[in-house]
Amino acid sequence: MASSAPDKHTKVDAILTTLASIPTGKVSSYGDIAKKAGFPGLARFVAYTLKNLPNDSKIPWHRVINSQGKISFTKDSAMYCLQRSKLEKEGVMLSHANTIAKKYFW
DNA sequence: TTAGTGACCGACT
DNA sequence: CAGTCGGCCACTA
Repeated sequence: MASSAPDKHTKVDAILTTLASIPTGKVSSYGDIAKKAGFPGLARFVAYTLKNLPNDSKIPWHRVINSQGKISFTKDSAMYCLQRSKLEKEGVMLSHANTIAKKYFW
């Protein structure tokens, strides 16, 4: 059947497309991305999708942070340093509290 | 099948 | 102001 119900692959594709739409030097939160992708409230789904992303993915996952303006990883995590380094390289500087200013929000 | 978890968010205390 | 709770969806045991 040609289906009217949206396949999960479609959701993932929509989210990845939205992520790829984020301009360089900007960041966005999970809930905001989910909303732009057409799935308001599915912030958890966005996080799960990124977690499943392959290392070769062209998705700028490092531009994705939580609504608090902070990186979702603990600063003791290797991914935290990696994401922070990528953000700074993109022109996004973090505050002393490891927080990203809202002016950087997309 | 039920229950628990997760790169989350908003509202309440 | 800071901490806590429930809710949203998908996946794993």
